[in-house]
Amino acid sequence: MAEEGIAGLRVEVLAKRLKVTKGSFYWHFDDRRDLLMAILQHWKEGRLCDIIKQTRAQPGKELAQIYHVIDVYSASRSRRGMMIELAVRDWARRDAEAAAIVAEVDDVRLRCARDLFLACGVPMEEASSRCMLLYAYVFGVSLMIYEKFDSDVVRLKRDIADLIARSQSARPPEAAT
Amino acid sequence: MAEEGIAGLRVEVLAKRLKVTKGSFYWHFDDRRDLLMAILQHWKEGRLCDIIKQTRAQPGKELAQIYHVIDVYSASRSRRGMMIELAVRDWARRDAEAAAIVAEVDDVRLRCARDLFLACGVPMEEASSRCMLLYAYVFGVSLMIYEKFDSDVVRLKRDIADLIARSQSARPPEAAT
DNA sequence: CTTGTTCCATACGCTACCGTATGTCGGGAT
DNA sequence: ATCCCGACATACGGTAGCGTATGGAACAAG
Repeated sequence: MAEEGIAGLRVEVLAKRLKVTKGSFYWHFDDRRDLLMAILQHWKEGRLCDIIKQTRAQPGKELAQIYHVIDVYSASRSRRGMMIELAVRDWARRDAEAAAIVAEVDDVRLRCARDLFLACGVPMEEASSRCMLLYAYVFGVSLMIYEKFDSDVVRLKRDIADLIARSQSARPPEAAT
Repeated sequence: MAEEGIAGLRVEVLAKRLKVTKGSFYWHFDDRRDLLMAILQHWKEGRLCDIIKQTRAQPGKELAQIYHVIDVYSASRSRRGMMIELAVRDWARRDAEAAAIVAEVDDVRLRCARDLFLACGVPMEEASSRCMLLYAYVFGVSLMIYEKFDSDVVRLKRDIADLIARSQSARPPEAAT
């Protein structure tokens, strides 16, 4: 899944790797799609669990928790998890059922992250904007290849986290033309 | 490409759709990979062209141009282009040559966008952070499914554009714990 | 009129899959 | 001892796709 995406989940390949046979596979699953749906459901549950864990903050430490969320997702250490995340989202672009699951997960994620901003005293609409920016950023950055661009990636990521979490929003002075 | 990603580019299917035969295909291309590489090259050239077009601003109008870039990418009107972009990036996750092309395109894009920020008087490092945030955001948001989350998507996107382009960065008051 | 080149069509072999049909084997229930 | 059923394994048919081999029409050169 992480390495080849959903396309790499072949019945016969999986069976061979797991030292069972196709007969056994088709005993446990109706067909390939049945397996994929089970994986999807399992992924969803894992994500929902993770979300509440990552966004639960001690009162007063909500801002730190926001930084933690940004860090966890953009960290190279959870690369495998992000690969799976991207594989699922790629799948969701073409499959309605996968899209529905991703929509659910996104919704919960955004609400939980928004609650963190709200707890920091950020107004509702700004909290919505910031948490959307947060997740779009973490997913988007994992799609980019930017080694050549900036030598000090640590500073870059820290500054971006600041922009997402703490920059002073500026709207009053009228929009761009 | 847009609909099924690189996996949808099958030799026989393409030949049929284009009213030619496999024989003709293999006359013009060595093999399937040769076609894919040609597509990749073509994509790269198209992107590089587009980048300089989108980031060329009249002096004094750089900020407006930044908003324009954000708008162009996150607009639903260029959905097809974004689908292709995502397909290429998905490909790049598994293929070194595709990754190299994406790296080139990313590098040019980031530098061009950074120049816009620099022209607005933003300091170098902050400009780097903001343009990286910009592109990560536009790619990331196209992966998300957020209909249920916020009713006023127009305001949401406008506010996010403001955060990326004009928010006052805040670092002095010490980082989060 | 032959010969060669370009450009394309047809036909083939091969592999990787999917899903199904059928065989088999161990352990309760009777 | 027999029967049945759960939990596999094996074998098969069928499709989609890649790449190759070969055939052939059009056209130009000599």
